[in-house]
Amino acid sequence: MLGLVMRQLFVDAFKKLYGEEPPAQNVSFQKTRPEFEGDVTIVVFPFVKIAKKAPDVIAKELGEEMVKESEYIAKYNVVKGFLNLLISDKYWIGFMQKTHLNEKFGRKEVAGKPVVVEYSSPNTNKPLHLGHIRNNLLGWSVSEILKANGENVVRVNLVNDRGIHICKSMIAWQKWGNGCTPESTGKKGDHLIGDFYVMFDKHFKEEVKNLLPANYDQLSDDDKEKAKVEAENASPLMQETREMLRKWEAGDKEVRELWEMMNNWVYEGFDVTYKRLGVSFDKIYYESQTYLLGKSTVMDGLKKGVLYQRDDNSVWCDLRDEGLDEKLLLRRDGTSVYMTQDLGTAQLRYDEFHPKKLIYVVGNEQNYHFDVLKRVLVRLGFEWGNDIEHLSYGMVELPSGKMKSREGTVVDADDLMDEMEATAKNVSEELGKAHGLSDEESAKLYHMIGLGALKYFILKVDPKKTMLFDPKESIDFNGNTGSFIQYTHARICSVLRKAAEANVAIGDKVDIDSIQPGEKSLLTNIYTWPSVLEQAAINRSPAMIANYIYDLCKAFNQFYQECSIMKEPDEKRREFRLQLAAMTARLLRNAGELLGMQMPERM
RNA sequence: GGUCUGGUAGCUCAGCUGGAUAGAGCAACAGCCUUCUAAGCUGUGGGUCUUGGGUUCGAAUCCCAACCGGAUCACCA
Repeated sequence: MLGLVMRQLFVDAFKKLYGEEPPAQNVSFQKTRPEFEGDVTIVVFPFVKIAKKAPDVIAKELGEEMVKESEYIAKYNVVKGFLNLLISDKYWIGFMQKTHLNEKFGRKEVAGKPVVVEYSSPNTNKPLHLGHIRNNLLGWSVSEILKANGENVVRVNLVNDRGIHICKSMIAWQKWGNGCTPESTGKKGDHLIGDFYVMFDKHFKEEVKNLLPANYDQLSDDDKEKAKVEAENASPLMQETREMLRKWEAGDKEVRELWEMMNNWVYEGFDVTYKRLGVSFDKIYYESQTYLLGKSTVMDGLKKGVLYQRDDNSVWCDLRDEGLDEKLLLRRDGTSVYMTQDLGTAQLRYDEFHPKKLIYVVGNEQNYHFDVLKRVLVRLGFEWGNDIEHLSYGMVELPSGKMKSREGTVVDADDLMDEMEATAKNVSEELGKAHGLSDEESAKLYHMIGLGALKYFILKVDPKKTMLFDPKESIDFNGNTGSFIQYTHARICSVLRKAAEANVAIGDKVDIDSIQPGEKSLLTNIYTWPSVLEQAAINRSPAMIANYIYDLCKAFNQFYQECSIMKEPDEKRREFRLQLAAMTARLLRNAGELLGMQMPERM
């Protein structure tokens, strides 16, 4: 809003003074640094050639002209080539009047073709861990951000429910499970299955070790590798597992029943975790229902001559002319690989929604995969392959290094949430903030705080970057944390409660004619929200939202410290400050929602 | 080795399409609760923005190279 008005004003002034339009790309506005007076700064260096005058002279002339022409510019000053403009209080008050009650400030109406966002995409052989948490939070949050920007978002999940890894858990359960169930063990289904997966791996390793040749240690690296592969193939456990997969694919009744039962345990477990994390989906795809679809497309491509077949019958796509490699699409035995399945699911999804964009929230280790996927689709004649966007996020590392399931260093999602909530409880009790709440209320509050801290901690870093998850730091509730955000909200609510108790009415009308410094930095902060939201959507970056609310909260806390609200003697100013506080709280809820964070009224 | 990606304070991170003296939090130290929630506020110290070139009025930001990390290049998913 301000940007456009200012731009026009500047262009007009410039034309009038120098008889020429300034090059549009050089006209940029930025926030004035706090050490100078003003709100908006224009850099005039790029215009010295056109104006043929010294930078400070140009700045002065432009400033003079702009102040004269607009009632919204109160004054200006020039420092070197920087023209600082002070926006009049009248403008800010007008903005405040217009927006302070708007719950949806900055949001746009949803319209247009759908945008499909896939995220989570779990395997059904183990419970969710920290890596999945980043994925889920990102997928959820980016969806919310896009929705807030008017996109018609459809959230989908693709469950990898079939394959050799599932069979491993099944074999282990058959052998050593003694018919146990989540009920009989009191374990969450996904954890129970995960345990059997680990159990399989342990026994399998043991077998392989015993099958290695006696002289294994003396072999060369190449031979070692060979011997290992041989041993793995010879392992009875592995053979049984492969046999089970074959039976599964053949539709063997017994295997399918076992598979269904165990997968359902997992889904029940996942549901609990998803619910607690606060994420959900509009549609869930199962790979077992879609994995065959890719095959026919590949066969079509083969017929059309876009793909080719080798002597061993395997099918490939040659992408070498695009700087990539050859990619296998069907194994020599005719079974499908990951890529084949993804070709199928992409088509299914496209046919169902005809979206303008298909966004996949998947870790950056699969960058190459998606690069290939898009190109193969386009080659097969699906132009919309170009509408696929891989929202590629960085890995989560621990202070000890990478998470490795085999070394037991994975951080389990359920455990982590338990811990966050428990810490929220401890801290609240230590600070003596928990009194007066029922058990149910306090449990809800600890959930809000614990999960809020976790979400903020993860979402505040740029999705593209590898992030370090330090448990000690994640559980700290001071400084740049989710708790700080929530605390600020609770503080505002507390003031508003006090006002209500004192029967101080807060009207709709903003009735004030000047703004004080402490008030202004808060207000100008709020003012930038719509552009932040827009940028966050363009960049698919919840981090931009998180950084924004942090600044907003800092601005509020400074205001709170500097300006007494309820003790303000001037009634109109007191009301204005209450309006400002209420507006901040609204915005915190509005923005917090985009990160999946709830805002407590007291804490 | 090919491709992609990153390197900012002791640690974790901001820094938008180039703009003023590079910012926060944590950690350290020093202040502020008879006053709206101290999970807060204020201040101090801490930097060759990995290095070297280039582009220009101006570079943490753009380009090239080197060094160091990470990912990927499976008839795994």
